[in-house]
Amino acid sequence: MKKQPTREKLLDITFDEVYIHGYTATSVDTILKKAGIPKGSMYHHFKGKKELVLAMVQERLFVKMDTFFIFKREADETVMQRLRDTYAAMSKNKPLVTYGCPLYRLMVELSAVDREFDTLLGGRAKQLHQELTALLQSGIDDGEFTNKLDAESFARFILSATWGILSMPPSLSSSRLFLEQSRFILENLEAYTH
Amino acid sequence: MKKQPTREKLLDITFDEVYIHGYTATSVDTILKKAGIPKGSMYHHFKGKKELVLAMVQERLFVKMDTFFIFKREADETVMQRLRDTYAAMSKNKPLVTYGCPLYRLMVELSAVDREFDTLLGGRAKQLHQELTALLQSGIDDGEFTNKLDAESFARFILSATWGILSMPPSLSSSRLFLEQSRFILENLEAYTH
DNA sequence: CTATGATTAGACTAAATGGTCTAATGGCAG
DNA sequence: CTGCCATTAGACCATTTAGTCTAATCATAG
Repeated sequence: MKKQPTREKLLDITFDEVYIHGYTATSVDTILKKAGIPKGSMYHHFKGKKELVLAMVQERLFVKMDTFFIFKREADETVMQRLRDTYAAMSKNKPLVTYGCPLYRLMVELSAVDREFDTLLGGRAKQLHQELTALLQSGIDDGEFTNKLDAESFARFILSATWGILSMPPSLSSSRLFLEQSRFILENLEAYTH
Repeated sequence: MKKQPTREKLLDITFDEVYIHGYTATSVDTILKKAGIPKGSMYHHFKGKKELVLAMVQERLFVKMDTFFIFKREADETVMQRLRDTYAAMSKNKPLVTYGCPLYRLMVELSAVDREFDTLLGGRAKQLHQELTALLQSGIDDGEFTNKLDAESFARFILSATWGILSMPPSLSSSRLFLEQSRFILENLEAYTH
């Protein structure tokens, strides 16, 4: 395993730690120890803990999100197919199903309490909402869905419901249960197909 | 305002602080300062921070949950009516809509990381699931719903979706948006009515 | 009133936290 | 090879953390 540049390694370990333990419960020293990187080195690259985590969010967490929240259609795909696929892919993602969505978890911990995190994380949530709204709207425009479907509010529903399902405690979650529940969302949407 | 017994006052303040800031980010000293209670006094009543919060969960958080998750029907009520009512009542609960469900928030923070909290909080989640399953099942038995409805798994869906909707960041939540989204859950269930 | 146990009071402690600082090292342009 | 800047290294620091301890006070049973 080739030696990663300090900064990259720090971001990786920070993601792992913050994902499981949360922002507050993750100490700088723990990250440093796990990464095998001395303090000065970290404080050379980042102003402090908060800046490290903010960078991690943008360069790791957001990137990881793109691998399972995929709301862009292939040319020949229906919206229903896209969403079914998205859920199928998510259900195969062990850490996602076990520990929940990293974006949502961090929002729950920090949004009410820190403006910068709220802006960054909430901004991304809004962006996902826009993407999903656009997907649903395109389905309406194509005639896949009735125009009784309110794309914007159903998109909001899909997102928060999915986050809720994903972020149940490990002891109550499994790939099977995730799929079982996600099917209700799809079923609900299907009622709007022509 | 008559002076509350120390123990009760501590539980109240602890609920407020942990609800907003989470377990880890809440310090014993902060609670003590806000409550105007000296340390020795607290350590006389509780072995430590964890025990204080565990007691708070059982004596405050669980009790508060009972005021908005009400899955017991009145004699003349349909299941749909009961749920509609539950959502209507929740939407009027400002802190609930703004900061989310205190049980769910604490589960998200601690379940993956602390066995005792996982057992306590997860246990309550299971109980809620059972109550809701029983409610839906009674609706099937009464002929309100088709027997195509899988009470247990739909109950799970209702719970996690509701938690997801409730626990969106304050900047993305409002009473209006909560109701808008909860309506999709009800709509989905309604499809199973005769 | 008084003796006794429960409670209050808060100074104190050890460990952990995030953060600073200076000296050593490494890589590379000239 | 040399000089220079970026990086590494980790000892050190102030603050906060949860938790302890002993003395004072309070409530009340006798």
